[in-house]
This record gives sequence, C-alpha cells and structure tokens, in this order.
Amino acid sequence: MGSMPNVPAASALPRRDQIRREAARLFAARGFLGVGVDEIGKAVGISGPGLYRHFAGKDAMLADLLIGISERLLEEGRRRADGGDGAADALDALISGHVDFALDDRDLITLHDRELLNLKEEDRRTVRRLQRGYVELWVDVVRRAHPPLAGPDAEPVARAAVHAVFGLINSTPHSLGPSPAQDDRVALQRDGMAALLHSLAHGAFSAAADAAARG
Amino acid sequence: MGSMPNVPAASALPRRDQIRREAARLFAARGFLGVGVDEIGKAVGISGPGLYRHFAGKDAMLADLLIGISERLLEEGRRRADGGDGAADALDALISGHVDFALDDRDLITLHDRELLNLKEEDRRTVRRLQRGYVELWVDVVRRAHPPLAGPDAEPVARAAVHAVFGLINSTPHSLGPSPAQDDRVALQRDGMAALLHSLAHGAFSAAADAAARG
DNA sequence: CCCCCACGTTAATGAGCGTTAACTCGTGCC
DNA sequence: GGCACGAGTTAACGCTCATTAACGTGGGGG
Repeated sequence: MGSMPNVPAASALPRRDQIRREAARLFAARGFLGVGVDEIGKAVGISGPGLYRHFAGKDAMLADLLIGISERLLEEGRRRADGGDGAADALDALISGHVDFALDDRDLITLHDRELLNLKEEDRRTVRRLQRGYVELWVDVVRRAHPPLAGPDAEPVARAAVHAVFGLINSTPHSLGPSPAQDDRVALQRDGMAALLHSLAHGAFSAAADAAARG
Repeated sequence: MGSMPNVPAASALPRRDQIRREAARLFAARGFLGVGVDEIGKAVGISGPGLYRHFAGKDAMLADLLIGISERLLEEGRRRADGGDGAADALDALISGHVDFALDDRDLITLHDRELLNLKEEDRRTVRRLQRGYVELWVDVVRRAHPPLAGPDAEPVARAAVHAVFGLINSTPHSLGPSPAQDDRVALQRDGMAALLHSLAHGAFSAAADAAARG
C-alpha cells in the first residue's frame, strides 16, 4: 500500500498490447468464436489461461479491441472535422483519416463490423454509441460540404451515403489478400490504393449530392 | 426401385427451402458458429437432429447457402452483362442487379463475405472460383464502359474499384436495421435506397476513370 | 535475508454442441 | 393388410473450450 509497486511508465503494457495485436489478427482471420484462448496464448508466447492475468476473459479482449477502435475513430474524426477552415476541407480530412485507418489497421476494421454481435449487451451499447457519434460527425460535414444534401428531407440520403462510403473504404480487407502479399503487377501499392479510395469516396458523395439536387 | 417414390413436383423442397431461409436469417444475425442446430430446428418447427434428414450437417447448410448465392450472382450477372447493346448499358444492368440482390437478399449478402472461412476447403474453393468469375465479369464491363480504365496498367485500378463498389452496395445491411423496420422519417424506402446506391456506384466508377485518366 | 507479488504453468471442471443411435408414426403402394 | 420409407422424436456420446484451482518462481523493496 506504500508506493505503487508496478511501473506504469514505459513497459507496463507491452505484453497487454501484444495480446491485443495477436488477438485482433486471429479474430480477423477466423472469427471471434473460431479461435480459442490457447491459440491466442501460443501466439504471444504464453500458453492458455496465462492470458487471464491480463484480461478478464476472452469477451474482455474483444470488448477492449472494439471499444478502442471506436474511440480512436471518433476522436481522430473530431480532430479532423475541426481542422480545416471549410466544410470541403473537413470532409477531405475525414476521408483521408478513414482511408488511412482502413489500410493500416485492417484487422480492426474487419472486426469493427463483423464481431459486434459477440459483445455483451453493455459493451455493445458503448460501441454503438461511439459509432453513432462517428456517423453523425460525417453526416454533418457531408451536408455542409454538399449543399444539395443540407435540406431536411435529404438527411436520410446523406446518412445512407455515409454508410455506403464506409462500406466502400472498408472494402480494402477484401481487395487485398493477407497482410504482406504485394504482387506489384496485380495489386495496387498502399499509397495508390489510398489515393484511389479517396477519389472514389469523393465521387460517391458528389453523386449523392447530384441525386438529391435532382430528386 | 420401381418408380421414384418421392414427388419432386411441387412440394418436395419447401421444407428444405424453409430450412435454408431460417438458417440464413440466423447465421446472418448471430454468425455461423453462434447458432446451434437446435435453434435452426426450432425455427422451422422441428427440433434438433431432425435437420439431418434434409442436410448432411450444419456445414452442409452453410455450403449450400454460399454456393447458391455465388451461383445466382454469377449467372444473373452473365445474363445482364450480355443484355444491353453497349458496355454502358451492361454496367448499368450489372449495378441494378447487384443492388436488387443486396436489398432483397440481405441475409445472404451478409453471409457471402462474412462466413467464407467456416467452409471446408473444397467448398471454399468452389465459392471463391465463382466469386472470382463474378469479379472478372464486372472488371471487363467496367473497363469497356470507362475507356480510361482500359489501359493495361489501369487493370488493378479497375479491379480495386469493383471491390470497393461491392463494399458500397453491400453496405445496405449496415444502413438498415432488422428486416422489417421502416421508419419513414429516418430511413429511405427500398426503392429510394436502390436509386441512391445506383447513383453512388456510377459516381464511384466515374471517379475511378477520372483518376486513371489523370494518373 | 525474506517476503510478496506479478506472471506463468498444468490439471480439473463444467457447460455447450454437433452428430449418431434407436425408436416411432403416418402414408402411399402392391 | 402389410411393408417400406420419409420424416421426426428423444437419449446418449464425445469433443471442444472458456474458466477456475492449485501451485511454482524470480526479482525488487523493507
């Protein structure tokens, strides 16, 4: 009870972070219910129930991952939405941020909309609240950047377009194979893919605005 | 061994089809590994192992569903790609077909890219071959409809754009809640959503063509 | 020096679940 | 009428797997 016996400074978390990374990789590859705790343990060099020194259970690992992603997305999204001076800049920044995330944290993006149902009710509510906030952020920015979507009856259109663009950007895990397999002739390098997804997202939003302007 | 004792005419399959539908619904809602055979049985009015009179096992149900979707997609895609006289018409028909499918067979679309890993190796290869064929179909049509994507070094761009548009259209299950929940004020009706997705897909492909023309 | 605690280990427990076995029931056909 | 068979039922088996128990160990502060 004297001084804190553990050292939270530099190296208190790495084992925990290591578990996070391996669990994310395995869950993304074979699904939450498809991997056992022994397998996660083996992936980090300890075996089986040793994981319970770092997480309360398998459920807690998934919850930690999903809540973590959702928080990071929302936080970074807020930062970017408030960054540039115009709505167009803000939208551009949001797109870039989400594209980077989808390309650099493929496993987490996969889990984000694949494993929500394996969370306990309370954690699921938390994640959904964060996701909802993130979507609202996008909807607001998109409507300011594209005036035809600003009308009150165009709000469902803007919302659906945002979901669709998420699906578009998050398609990356399907386009590319396993992480380190780059066949320069047949696949795009990371930056080329980023630029393309960026263009496609803008194109989709412009089309949504055109549709709203006409209909 | 005399005459076929069973009647394959009108009502030989409905129980099997009923199982297909309920299994698809449950798998989509809670994941293949997340639902037990007893649950599927209860959903069709029989209980537990009675399903084994109609399917060889739980795996066989999933395989039947995934292979079925993939075949339907490819077949209908071929029909539509050969339909109109121009490449632009063909692309338009492909998009319409896929949008209809995503809106009307939500459960299957969800399973299609969520549960591939729960297939046995042989079935997985079958599904992947069909999916590959479908993608190739799209890539060819897209490149003919958008000349800037026809160049040999633009092929990876076209392919990535096709995957991205699939993600865009398949985002429908995320946009809408459970099947029959239409809050007219906050969500788009089916046809409105179809029109919007159609526009977004075209917008994305046009943006891809622009990007290829510039880069 | 010794004690405590973070960090692991292996063995045991107990539940869930896919599949099979053994048996029943109705119904069309010879 | 009896027989074969499609279609179900319940009970039992066997395996996987998350979690807990009980135990070991090494190093840093008192």
